[in-house]
Amino acid sequence: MKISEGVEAAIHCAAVLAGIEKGTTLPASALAELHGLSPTYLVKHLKQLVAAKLLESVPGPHGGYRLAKKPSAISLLDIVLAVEGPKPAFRCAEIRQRGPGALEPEAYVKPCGINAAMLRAERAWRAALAAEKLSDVIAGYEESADPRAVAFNCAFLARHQRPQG
Amino acid sequence: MKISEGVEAAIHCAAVLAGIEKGTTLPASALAELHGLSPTYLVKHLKQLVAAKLLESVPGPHGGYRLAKKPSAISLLDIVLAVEGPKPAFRCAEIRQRGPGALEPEAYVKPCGINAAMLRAERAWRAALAAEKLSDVIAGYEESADPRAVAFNCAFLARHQRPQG
DNA sequence: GCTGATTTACTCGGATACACACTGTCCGAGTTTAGTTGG
DNA sequence: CCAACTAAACTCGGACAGTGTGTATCCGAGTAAATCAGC
Repeated sequence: MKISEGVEAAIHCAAVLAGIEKGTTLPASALAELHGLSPTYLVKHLKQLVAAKLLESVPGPHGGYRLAKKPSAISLLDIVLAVEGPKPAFRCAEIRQRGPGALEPEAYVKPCGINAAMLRAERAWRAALAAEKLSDVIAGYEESADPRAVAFNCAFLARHQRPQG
Repeated sequence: MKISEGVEAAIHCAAVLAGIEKGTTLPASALAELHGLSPTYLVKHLKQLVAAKLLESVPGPHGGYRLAKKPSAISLLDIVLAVEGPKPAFRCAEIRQRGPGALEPEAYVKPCGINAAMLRAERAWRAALAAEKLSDVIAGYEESADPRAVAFNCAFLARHQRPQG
């Protein structure tokens, strides 16, 4: 079981986009350069965030990406689900219906207890992720990160953000 | 993100092994047949459970597997970790250290806030899994499963379990 | 100087390799019981 | 009748393909601002 690296990249990008001025956008190339990621691959994840209505994209020159909501209205769960998809990590293969003692499918109306237990645990995970807001992540970053890194990021944003209706 | 099917197989096998009589074992071939799984592949997962000290194996003829602990002392987390490995699902790639604004590695003594948030959520997931005991799963099965399936499983166990010191 | 065509810079969507983990099979080795053989 | 030997059943451990998912790149298409040409 492994969460894809795209999730980490998406969260970082969302946090950065929270820092640009209102009414401006940041092109994907700037996000990729800032994080040292592949520009073409990062775009795939950004598009997933746009499809989930967490980001907005502006096409054309001086276009780019910006947040579609306030950072306090975006949770890490929103980002994880946008990138990983909505399906739960535990997918019951219904092996209880496979052996020589299998009954007709109509006999299995009650959900598999193992599946139910695993999904309960997964709901706890999602609830914890939903409680982690993007605004909290940013607040934690600003108070614990190296001042030089913060200054560099601010200067980088000021250099690359573009005004946009 | 996807949990391997081996986890589901391992939990089913552990639940079945909880049903054999004390002092007996069940060969892997019987477990595979009962669940309609590949015998050779199932052994891989059973060995992982043995390595985690959740099961015990007895070699030789009339050998097989049995639980190493009481069902109430085995949690679903134990089984998941035995099969999937102990590493967390979210593995921080430290992309904060990769861009043009990266500092020397010594500047990143404080953990990445994003990583910390993801690991907090994962701890919630593990805590929920640790609360789900194998004995609870079995109790839920016995009360909600079709009586015909229960009867078949009991007969199957009585037919295949082998006495063993 | 103003309007319209062209260029440019960016997003969008799909097609295409590549790497790695999960799935599944096979073989040889080790261990213990059951059955067989020889005295 | 008893002891040693052989055969059988099972686990153990590693080596080996097949498959699917995540990673990464590239190309063509669409969009809108900026630039340039022509009147």
